[in-house]
Amino acid sequence: MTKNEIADVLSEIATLMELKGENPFKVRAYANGARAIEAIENAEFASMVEEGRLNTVKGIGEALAAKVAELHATGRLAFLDALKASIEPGLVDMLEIPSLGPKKIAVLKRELGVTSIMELERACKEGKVAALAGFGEKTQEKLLAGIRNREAYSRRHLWWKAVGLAAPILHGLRALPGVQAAESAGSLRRRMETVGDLDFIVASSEPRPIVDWFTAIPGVVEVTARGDTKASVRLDGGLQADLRIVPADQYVFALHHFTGSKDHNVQMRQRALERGLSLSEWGLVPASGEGTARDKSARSEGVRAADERALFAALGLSFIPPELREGLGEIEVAEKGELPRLVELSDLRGSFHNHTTESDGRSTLHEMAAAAQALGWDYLGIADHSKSSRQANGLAEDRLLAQVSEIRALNAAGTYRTHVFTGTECDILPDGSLDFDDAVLGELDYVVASVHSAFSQDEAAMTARIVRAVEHPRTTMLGHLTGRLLLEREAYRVDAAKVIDAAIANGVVIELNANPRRLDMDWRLWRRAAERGLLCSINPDAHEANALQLVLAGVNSARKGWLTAASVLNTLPLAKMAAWLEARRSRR
DNA sequence: GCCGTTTTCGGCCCGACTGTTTTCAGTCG
Repeated sequence: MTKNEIADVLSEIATLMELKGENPFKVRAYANGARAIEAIENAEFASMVEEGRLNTVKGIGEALAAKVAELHATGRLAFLDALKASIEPGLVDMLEIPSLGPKKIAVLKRELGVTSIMELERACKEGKVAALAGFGEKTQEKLLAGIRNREAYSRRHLWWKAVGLAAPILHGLRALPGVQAAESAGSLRRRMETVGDLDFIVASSEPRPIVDWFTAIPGVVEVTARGDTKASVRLDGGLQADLRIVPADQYVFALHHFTGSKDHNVQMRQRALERGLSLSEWGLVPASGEGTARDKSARSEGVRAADERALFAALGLSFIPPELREGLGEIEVAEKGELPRLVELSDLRGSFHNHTTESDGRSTLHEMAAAAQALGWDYLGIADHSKSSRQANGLAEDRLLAQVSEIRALNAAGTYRTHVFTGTECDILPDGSLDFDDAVLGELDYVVASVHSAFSQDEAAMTARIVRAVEHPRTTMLGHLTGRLLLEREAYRVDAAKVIDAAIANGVVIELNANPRRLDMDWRLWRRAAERGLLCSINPDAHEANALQLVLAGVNSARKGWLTAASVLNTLPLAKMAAWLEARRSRR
């Protein structure tokens, strides 16, 4: 078992013990142990376990060292198995409901015998929960709302997760005999931040074996529909996947149709009608004709398109990338041939919002730098949490300045081709001031300012708070504007327009946090903001080395926001980037 | 369960917020 997997097991033990009402300090010892393990370098970890030196690490005593050794050697832990067996699995699920923690869950179980979310929902609806001591009407309503949200959220899935499921299916489809072309369509192809289901479009004249293969792929838990040319399955994890197989001459039209969006398609069909043509998933044919494009004879009179570029050209448009097909004016701009060259993953030369084991990351400074170098990046910015983020092991001044020295030494030694910039993810305190004083911030190459506390301030207070931080002369960029966690947690209330105005006025960059759960600031706000001069930084918010690759999700959102490389700060090569930061520093 | 310029027991990180209270408990980050 790997280091991080073992750390996850210790965290799981902490959660389970908490549910059992164990001594909270004992619980914390497991949580601390998990963090201590994460902070060890991978190579060092293995030798420590094998040589029995693990208990020399602060936070790991005899008991934890023995459990880690068992996990490392066997991949199993008898203690965990026994613990799991003693707890109803439904109780663990209940922890996902906001405002419900181990204590309340224990009361619900003891007083009402509730051991699952379903039972909790029933008890709430019967008004039994509000009657409990320590609970009340508001709590009961809040729990019901939490359960409802959970159901609504579970209908969609993060793009990142969905693409991970879709990629092997697409690969498999393309490898089948008789498959002339295959592509995923829908919101996955449009790179939406969340995806409702997977759509696969396949060109083939032999659909039967393709349907057979699709309905038997690993991970299918249910076949919900199965016909001659299409099939639907539900995958492990709840995601539905649809397959459509069409003749080759229809493929481009089907692909375009099922890629959507609905708004884009409506406008495209309208445009076709204005030209005496009818556009559908079957083809592009003269609108006056009797038959629809569904008939083979009618299709033969229609426009032939070898690819989507030809389809758009047939309607007098330049190619519209799937990311832009949201019906937000892309057709008008494509008509003029003025669509921008959207930023691409290969344009990125580095990134700025990254953590290490100094705060709550799982990889050391060296591991992060090595990973950035492996990606071919010119530079990597380290921005660990500041002292007020205690839950994230935030750095106080002394640790931050020590880290700055370490990074300077690393750069001077030339260990990595990737230059490391010194920064901080500095908490924006509830009053809008920053967590470090100006002198300390002045030691850094840059400052990412982010909100991590007092989320429930009203919109006016939150907006004023963030604007104040943006106006701070040492702020380089604003981290995750709204704090939202997709499918999990609502954004905090903030007037984005006012913050954007302030950022533009003060030459402050706003981050596009590329963590697939955040994608914050939202792509819908970027086009107009960038036109007005706002600069974007696509930041992975990486908490481990391989998470630097999350920038891909950020690039997706940037493209949906019509951003070009010129609007994305971290496309600058090293020399220009260093000069930009220096100019920014000397202005303040 | 861990730790010790307090050393084998007794403390362990904490502030804000919410809803439930009438002085506080639970949750969250």
